[in-house]
Amino acid sequence: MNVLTGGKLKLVQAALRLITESRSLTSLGLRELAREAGLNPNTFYRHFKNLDEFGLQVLGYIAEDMKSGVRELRRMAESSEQASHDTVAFVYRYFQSNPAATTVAVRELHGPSPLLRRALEAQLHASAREMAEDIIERQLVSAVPPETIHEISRMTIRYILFRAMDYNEKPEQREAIQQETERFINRQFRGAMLDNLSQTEVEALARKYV
Amino acid sequence: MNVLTGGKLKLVQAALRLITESRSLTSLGLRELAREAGLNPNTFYRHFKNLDEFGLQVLGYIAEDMKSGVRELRRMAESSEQASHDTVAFVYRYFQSNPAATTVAVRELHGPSPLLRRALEAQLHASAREMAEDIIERQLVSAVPPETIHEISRMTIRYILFRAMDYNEKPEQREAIQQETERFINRQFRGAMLDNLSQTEVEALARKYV
DNA sequence: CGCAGATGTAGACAACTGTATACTTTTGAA
DNA sequence: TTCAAAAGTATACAGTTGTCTACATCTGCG
Repeated sequence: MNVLTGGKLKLVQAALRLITESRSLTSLGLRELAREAGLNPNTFYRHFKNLDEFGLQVLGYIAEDMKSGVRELRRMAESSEQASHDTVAFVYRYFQSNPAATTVAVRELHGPSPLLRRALEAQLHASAREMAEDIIERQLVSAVPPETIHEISRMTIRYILFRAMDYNEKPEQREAIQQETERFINRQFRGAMLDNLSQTEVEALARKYV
Repeated sequence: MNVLTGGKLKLVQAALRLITESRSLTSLGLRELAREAGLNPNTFYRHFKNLDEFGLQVLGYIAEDMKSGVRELRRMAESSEQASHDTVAFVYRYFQSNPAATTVAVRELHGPSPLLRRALEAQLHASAREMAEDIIERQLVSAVPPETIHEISRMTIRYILFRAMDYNEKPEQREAIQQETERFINRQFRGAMLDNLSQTEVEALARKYV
């Protein structure tokens, strides 16, 4: 079990608090952390060897409930259209209720620490795989080959993460961002159905539907 | 004219150098900067009021040649397929030859400084608008309404930026990333052609093409 | 030339950082 | 109840940072 307690927990939560107020995980200082946690700076060393190890623990802490969140997705939606609508709504709601996790993910995915980057990337890929397998199992978009579904899932996860910060910080745009993301997903899957068509075939099809 | 000279230029270039070696613009220190530039720390104050103003100047410096780069795109590609292939290749090549600019953009777009965030966002939107207008003018995808083209352009710019860091840092994946991005764009536009179709109509279409 | 404004330098300041050593308190099992 | 391990604290050190004031040099214009 990976459950944190006492000072360890206090430090991790202090980090999440600081990050939410617009800091970056990698830029947090040891003393700053201890101060926010109401602990002596040296207590940090009782729990973590250095700041890198601390960062990983924070990531683990975040990954924990992120996973349980993603799992809930399994119990939703029937048709492909429904699926994209409900899933998008759910994912954004999740990001909204975990602003610190969101900020950490967005900032550190391209941040300066290779260690954290790798960890986050793996995490995102896992989520994408889960999403893809779910779509395949339920046969939500049977006209698209599995490998393509996986690819689109990865793209979608990336895109949503990208938009999640705007979603959190600009409440008046939430509706718009959500709908925009739905269009993104639907276009990807619908477009993928035409992957095998040549440019001229597509143009012919276009003339039929304008 | 916004041309930088002397110490001002030295400091900006020092920043770009430091950023390329995996730092973030917001995290650069005044003394660190001066040291890298081979100048006395206090010289900084001769040119900039504070680090925020400095950040903006760096952004401006970057935006300069980013714009001239985007403008070159106008002189390329004929068909929509060609367009996506050549454009994607060009854009990635640009990011590759400007690693510092890329890193700054990716890191600060969601970074802790609201000022830089806004500036970068405006920059990206301008690029997206230019891309969209280009597509519309050349009638590369006539079957899709202008507003949708604008939206897809914004999404594409975001996505490419997101992938640009991986592209720069993982040479062995460049081919793959480039092709993946092309698929991304083609699917978006092809999918958009079907925006008006209902779910059942799409399913009917799907049965014809599997 | 002379001299003013721009540019760069020197030294000092308090505040902060990560880390080390040594000490105290809390905790939980024997 | 005892006592060792875990958790937390106090103090200190050297190094770094942003900023201030005062002084030096360079540059171009009259």
